[in-house]
Amino acid sequence: MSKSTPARAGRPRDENVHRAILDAARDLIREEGYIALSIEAVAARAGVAKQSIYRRWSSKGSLLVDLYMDGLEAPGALASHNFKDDLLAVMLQTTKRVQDIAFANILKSLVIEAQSDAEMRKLVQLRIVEPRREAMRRVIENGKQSGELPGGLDTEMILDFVFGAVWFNLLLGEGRLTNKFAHRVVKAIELMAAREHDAR
Amino acid sequence: MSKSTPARAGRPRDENVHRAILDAARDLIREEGYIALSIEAVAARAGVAKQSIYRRWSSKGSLLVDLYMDGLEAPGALASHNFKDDLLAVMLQTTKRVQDIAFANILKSLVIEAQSDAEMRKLVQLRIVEPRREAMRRVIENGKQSGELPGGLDTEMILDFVFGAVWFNLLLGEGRLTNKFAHRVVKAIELMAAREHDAR
Amino acid sequence: MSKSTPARAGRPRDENVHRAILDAARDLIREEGYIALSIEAVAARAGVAKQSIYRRWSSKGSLLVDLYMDGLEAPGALASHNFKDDLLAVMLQTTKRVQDIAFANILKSLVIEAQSDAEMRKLVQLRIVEPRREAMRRVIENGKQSGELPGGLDTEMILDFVFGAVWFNLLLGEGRLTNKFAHRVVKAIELMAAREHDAR
Amino acid sequence: MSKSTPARAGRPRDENVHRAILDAARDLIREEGYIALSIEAVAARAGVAKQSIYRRWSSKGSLLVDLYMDGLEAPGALASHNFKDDLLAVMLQTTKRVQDIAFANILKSLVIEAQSDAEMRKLVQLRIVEPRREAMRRVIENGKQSGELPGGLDTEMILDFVFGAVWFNLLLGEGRLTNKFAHRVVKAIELMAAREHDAR
DNA sequence: CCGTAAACGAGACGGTACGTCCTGTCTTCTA
DNA sequence: TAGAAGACAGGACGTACCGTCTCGTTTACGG
Repeated sequence: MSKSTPARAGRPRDENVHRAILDAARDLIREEGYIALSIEAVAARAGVAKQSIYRRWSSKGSLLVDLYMDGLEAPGALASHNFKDDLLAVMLQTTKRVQDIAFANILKSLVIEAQSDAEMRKLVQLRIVEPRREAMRRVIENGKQSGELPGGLDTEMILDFVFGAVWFNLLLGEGRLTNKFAHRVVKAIELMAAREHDAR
Repeated sequence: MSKSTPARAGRPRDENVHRAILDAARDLIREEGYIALSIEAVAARAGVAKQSIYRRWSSKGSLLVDLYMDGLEAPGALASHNFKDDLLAVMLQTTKRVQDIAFANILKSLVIEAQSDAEMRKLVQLRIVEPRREAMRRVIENGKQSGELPGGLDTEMILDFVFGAVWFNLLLGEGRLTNKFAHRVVKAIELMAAREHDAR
Repeated sequence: MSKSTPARAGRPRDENVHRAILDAARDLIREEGYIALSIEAVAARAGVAKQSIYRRWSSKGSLLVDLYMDGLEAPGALASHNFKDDLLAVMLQTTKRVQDIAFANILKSLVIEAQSDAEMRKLVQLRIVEPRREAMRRVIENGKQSGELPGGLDTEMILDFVFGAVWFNLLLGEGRLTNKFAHRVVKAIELMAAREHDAR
Repeated sequence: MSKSTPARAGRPRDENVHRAILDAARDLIREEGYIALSIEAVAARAGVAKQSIYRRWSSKGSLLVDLYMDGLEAPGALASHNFKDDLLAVMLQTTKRVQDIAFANILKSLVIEAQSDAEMRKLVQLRIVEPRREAMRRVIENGKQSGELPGGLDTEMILDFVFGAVWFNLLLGEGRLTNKFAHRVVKAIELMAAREHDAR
């Protein structure tokens, strides 16, 4: 991998500052949630100038996106045994992440930010929502191909159902996003749509 | 429900003030969305003192709840022909209401308010979410009873799916909550879960 | 004297807040001079919201004008014995006031503010400079009338000389604005311009 | 004065940078006055790094001093005909310089800087104020010697009067520092203090 | 002709203050 | 007591400069 940054003029951004901001923001949002996440508070907690935050992120929302990404391992390839197991795997990836209250709060906050900023909504879609949907989409398409799911299924609608249930419980539920929830989702989908499948 | 307050002493609340506040709030949230809906702005627009708002509503959220209720006709009894038609009817009630951008914005705002106020979340659940779910719940139970839906179905999960899809599209979608969306939902549920049914 | 304020609507300005601001400002400017006199610092010291300052004064300069006026007794009528004594009296009024370092610093600050604000310059002229000049102007005109001063004298120029010397020493001198300075001024004017005068 | 720096190691200061800074500063202060004269703005306008300014001048004030000196021709020897003409000559030197709004603004700015920096006040005295006073002082002493002025005159006080009038009008007047002003000063002094003098 | 050392443009950095907006509470006068 | 009006303490906003710092690059001079 070659030098990607073409050596911009001037003093380079300090990586420690970057880290300090993300850490402070995560701590704050974990402890107090969205309301506590003022730029002022983040700066104070990180021991950093407000300007150093604005220099990196144009809005609270884009900071939140990076905060969500930070430390997020790659989605992980599917074991691809069968539809049901794959579906469960993707669901558990999601619920597991949200188990950490910091990430749950980040997601809630992203939705808030998206409400008054169309740009933000697109960004959330692109960086947060769509990657998860894409993983799930592959699972469903595989299921259709193998005959485990009926071919005529409206894939995008199923995605809306499943992720809708997740977001809905996150935003308006009572913290029910446990692993058990993932299992319930899988069972419900299975009962509704899955067909017996002869693997050979 | 009769007048519960036994004619307290002093000047009675002015009904016109009540109306002016709701109207101003609706106008503001229709035109500019959540950000513009400051108590200050509502008061100014309504030509009313801030105190007159705080006197009636303890928070922006509870004002929003009343604002959502305001002018909302009763759910309307089900025609109850069959599962599919009933489902569509309930869905269309929902999508139709959201067609008015003011109501869409109110719902979005309620979600925002709910994020930093547990009390609020309960109120939204009780007054906004649950009534819709209850209507839909009856539809599903009917379907189970008539054999149109498999008896083992996790009803609450189905509700999560359907309303999750609605909220998800409202909050993070691109204004796709058209009547066509309602039809897609119905068709997807039908394809997945509905069984052929001999109505007699 | 009748009610001068026509009972404006709303909560009246709190006189204590007014006082607290002026006191805080005077303390700050006495202790640290112009640089320390930020609106933020005044508000903090007065235990007052910044807005409460901005509500009363549109700029730091206009606050300073009021601060100079605050507690300033009326100029005091001239004893009017003769030119020399009257001149000395007016000079001593000026130097005495400036003896308090707070007032000296206020005057310096007013000059600073006036440099980047034409409106401010006019205000300083009108409220601070001109009243003093007017008192001195009368002294000089009296002197001309009584024959103690030559009639052809350019009064305004003399005023420029005398007050110029005061301001010059205030701004660029080394704190030499003692009573002795007042005496030197009087003696110099006397030696230059005053004529022997037969008081009867 | 010979080259005092013994050819230090490293890259020598760039004379063009020096010029660019002074030019940019003069342009800015001419066009917008003191407020616009931020180090940041000067650097940007000169196309120069902020550090290159701080390397040469320890404060905005010392830059302003150099800026005032820059392009200032030597005071010019007195023709020394008589007191009145000499006085007028010195006065006109002063008013002429101030005619250029850039220089007027520089002087105003120097006074501002001097208010919060005792070091600066001394520097202004030494480099700007005193040289002018010295020229004028010689004029007055000549006048005393030749008998055109009464010998008992407080020379320093006269200097305070004359230069005080100049500074006062510069800082708080309305741009009245015309040549006419110089003539008025001379006439006033003449009328007050000058005695008929037989030049032989 | 090569290494050392300062100058230079660029821009990051911790700070401080700015003037504005809104919050929820309060205090006045009028109805 | 309600209501219009608006003051109040407080907190955050996003911006502008301060004076210092750290980069990569350039330009002299002395070994």
